[in-house]
Amino acid sequence: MIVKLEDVCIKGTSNIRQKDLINKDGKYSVYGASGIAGYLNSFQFEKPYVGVVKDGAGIGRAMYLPQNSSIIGTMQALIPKENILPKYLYYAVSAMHLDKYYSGATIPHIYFKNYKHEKFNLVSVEEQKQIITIFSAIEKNINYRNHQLNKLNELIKARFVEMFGDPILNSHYYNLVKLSSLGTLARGKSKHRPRNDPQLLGGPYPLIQTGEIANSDIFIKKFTNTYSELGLQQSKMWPKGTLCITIAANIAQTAILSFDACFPDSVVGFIPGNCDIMPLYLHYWFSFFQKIIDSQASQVAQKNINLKVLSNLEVMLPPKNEQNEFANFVQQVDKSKVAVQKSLDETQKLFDSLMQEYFG
DNA sequence: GGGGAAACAAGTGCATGCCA
DNA sequence: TGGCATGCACTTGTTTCCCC
Repeated sequence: MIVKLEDVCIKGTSNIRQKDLINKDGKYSVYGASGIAGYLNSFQFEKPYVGVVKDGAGIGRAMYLPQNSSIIGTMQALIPKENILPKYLYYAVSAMHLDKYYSGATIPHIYFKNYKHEKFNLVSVEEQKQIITIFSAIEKNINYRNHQLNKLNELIKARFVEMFGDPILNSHYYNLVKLSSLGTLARGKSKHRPRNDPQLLGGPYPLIQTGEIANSDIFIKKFTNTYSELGLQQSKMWPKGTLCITIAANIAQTAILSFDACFPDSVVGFIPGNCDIMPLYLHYWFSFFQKIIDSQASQVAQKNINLKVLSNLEVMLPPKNEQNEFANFVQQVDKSKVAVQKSLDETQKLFDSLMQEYFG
């Protein structure tokens, strides 16, 4: 039976503000766009319901919220009527992609009156239970895969400390060598003004920017922008294997090029010289120092560090065979991560296609 | 319900100074 | 004198929060 959203739920609102919340001494949870926002000693909703983010970040996202809880004013509550199970309502609303109903000049907002006419297929309670079981199982699998990825990342860092000791204290007393003497260290180039001149873009040469480095795991495997021949002429191509280090906005985030690419002057490239340093080792070494370097960055409108700061960093230098052993370990773990990520992507695809099948 | 201020993030613009 | 390195200011978009 096809029903409208307004046929199966009633709207619930809240005037609770962030400042009204108390710490964990409160008995009942209050939910915001990012999950639990705080606690109170009273609650608004005594049965499970659906929360919808109605403005700002994550607008339109649906959340299944437990009984005896509340929402803050930036959330909308959809309280299920007798003929629908709360979890089924949650999946139905999730499939509606409510963000398409946004309005507002500077900040997007959505309102119940604009999406209450959304239709979906309401089945018997028994069938609702079966569908909930299927989706719950897939969601559990997705959460497990994400958990696995986090654990694999922790494993690599733990192995680094196990092999090389505490990198902050240099507890294994390795030689300390200035980064600039370990290889070529130089800023990327973007000479042309304006830098975003359309003539520079759209060619065959990959262009990497700070966000792509910050969002990469170990290797930069994809890119969104490219340089044209003209773009390449005013920039510089760095070889595969270059360690990219951000020096503006994101500070000291690193990732390794898995293809030849250009980058602007907000990124510094490091290519190992003849001495015994591996980019993969250096990438993880930086991960321990990132917060320290970041805290030392100058900041007026935007954080910056210069080439001199990076050049003078003293890197602890374990023997090459130990670095190789660590690199092999990382590559083995990375194979597992690729497999888990592939499984995660496939599971997410299955979830999306089933949502489309049942609620589309 | 309707709207926006404030803070933050990330990329771009450009003045300044150094150096070959 | 032009190319380049540096770093602050600016622009644009995102996120959080709150006011009327």
